[in-house]
Amino acid sequence: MASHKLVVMLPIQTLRDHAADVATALKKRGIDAEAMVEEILELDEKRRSLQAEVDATLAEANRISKEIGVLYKSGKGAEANALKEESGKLKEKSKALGEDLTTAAEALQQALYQLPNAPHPSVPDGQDDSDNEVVKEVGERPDMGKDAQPHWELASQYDLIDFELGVKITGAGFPVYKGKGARLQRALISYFLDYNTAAGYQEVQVPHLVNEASGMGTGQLPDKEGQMYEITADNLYLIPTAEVPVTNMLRDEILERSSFPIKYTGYTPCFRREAGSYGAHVRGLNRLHQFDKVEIVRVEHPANSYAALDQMVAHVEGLLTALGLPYRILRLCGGDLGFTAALTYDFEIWSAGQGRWLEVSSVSNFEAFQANRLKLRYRDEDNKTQLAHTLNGSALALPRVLAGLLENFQEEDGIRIPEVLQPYTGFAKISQE
RNA sequence: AGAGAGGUGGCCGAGUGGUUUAAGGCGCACGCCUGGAAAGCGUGUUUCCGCGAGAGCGGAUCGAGGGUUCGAAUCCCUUCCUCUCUGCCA
Repeated sequence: MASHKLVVMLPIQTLRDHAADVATALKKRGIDAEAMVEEILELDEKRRSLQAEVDATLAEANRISKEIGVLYKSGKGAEANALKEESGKLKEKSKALGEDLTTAAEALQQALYQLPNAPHPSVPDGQDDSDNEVVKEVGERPDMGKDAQPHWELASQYDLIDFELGVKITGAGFPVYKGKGARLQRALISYFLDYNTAAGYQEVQVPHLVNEASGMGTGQLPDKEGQMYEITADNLYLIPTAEVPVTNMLRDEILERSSFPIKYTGYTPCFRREAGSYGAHVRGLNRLHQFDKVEIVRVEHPANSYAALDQMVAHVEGLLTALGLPYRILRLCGGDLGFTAALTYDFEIWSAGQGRWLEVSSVSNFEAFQANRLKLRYRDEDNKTQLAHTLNGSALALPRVLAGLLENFQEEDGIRIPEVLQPYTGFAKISQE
C-alpha cells in the first residue's frame, strides 16, 4: 500500500530530468505537451511528498508494534495496552494518507498513459502520411503499360489465392492460398527466416495467443484493444504481430550487459480486426484480418540502439534487393509515428499492377518506452538496473510482398520467380497449367 | 473438465501470530590464506518507492488483491498460475 509501482509510458525519471526536451520533442506529434508534462511533474511531486509522509507514519507504527511485543513478553500488559491506543491512531492516519497516495499515484498514472513516446530528433514535422520523408528510393519501377494486372487478377488467373473460399470458411480478409500460391508463400517464409538467422537472429517459435500482461507489455493494451481479436472465455488475445510474444519473452527480466545484443526472429500469423478500414485500397492482399509475417526483434544497450536500428534497416534493404523489388524507405513524420515508437522507418515496395506503393515493413526503435512497461532491464557499470531499449521490424510481411512479386514479375507467359526463392519453391515460373 | 498438491530471494529449501532483521545450502562478488589454484575462513548478495552528494536511513515486497490483528510468509476470503492423477485429444 505504501509504494506504488508505476506502469507508465515514458519513464518518469526521463520526465524529471529532461522535461523541457521531452515537451519540445512531443510537439512534433501535434500535442500540447508542455501542459501535459507540467501536470505530470506536479502530480509526481504530490505523490512523492505523500509517499514520504506515509513512510514516516508506518515507520512509527512499526516501532510501536515491536515495543508492544517486548512489553507483553515481560508481562507489562498495561503499558502495552496504552501503546495499542497510540498505534490505533497511527493506523488511522496512515490509512487516510495511503488513500491520498493511491489517488495521487493513479492520477499520475493516468496522465502518463496519455503521453506517447518522445520522437527522435530526426523525426520530421508533419501531420499525416503525406508528410513522411522519403529517405531513399531504390530500383527501377517496371513500366508495364496498360497490360499490368493487379495481383488479385493474377492470383485468380493462375489459381494461387481464393478469396471467396476464405469468405465461405471464415469471412472477408481470410484468404485461402492454393497450389503454387501456397508454396510461394511458404518459400518466402523459409527464405526470410534463413536470411535472418544468417544475420545472427535466433529463430523462435512462439505462442499465437497471449495473455493480458503481454498485451500491456508491448503497448497493444489498453489503448488498441479494439484492434486485437479476443478470446473472452480464456481472457487471451490473438497476436497482431510476433512482436508481442517475442518481446514479452524478456518481460520482467534483468539482463547482464554481456547478454547484448539480443536478436530474435520469428514467423507467426498475425490477426488484426482492422475495424473501420474498408474501400478500394483494401482489395486483394492489401489488407487482411489474418496474414503471415516474419519479424525481427532486438533488445539493446541504450548506447547501441540507434546503431542497431541502422543495421535493421540495412538488413531489410538486403532482403528487398535480393528479391529484386523496387522499394523506398520513409522516415515517419511526427503525426504518423506510432504511439510507442521514437523513430520508425517504413519500407514500401512498388506495386506495378496497382500503380502505388505498398508497405511491407516497419522498423522502429522504442527506446525505453516498451522496456518501461515490460520491466525489461539490465545492470549497468555500477550494478544499477536500467531500462534496456527494444526494437523490432518486419522482415518481412508476406501478403504485400506476394502481391508485389506477382505484379512486378508478371510476364506474357506467367510469373517469374526471383532466383533466391527458387531453391525454396522448386519452380522458376508460375504459368498456365 | 473432475480430484488432489503447491506457489517463499538468482536457484534449492526451512518456516502455522512477535529477536524472521526470512534459517540453512548452492551459486555469484570481494577479501584473507596460497608460488598459483582448490579447499577453508570472512564479508556481501531480491526488487520497487521515498529521503540523501554519498555512505546510508526509512517504507513496501514470501503469486496477486482484500480482510482479521497493536503486529501476518504464517489465520480468513477472493482470484491467477503451476504440477500430479483421471477423462478427452493432435
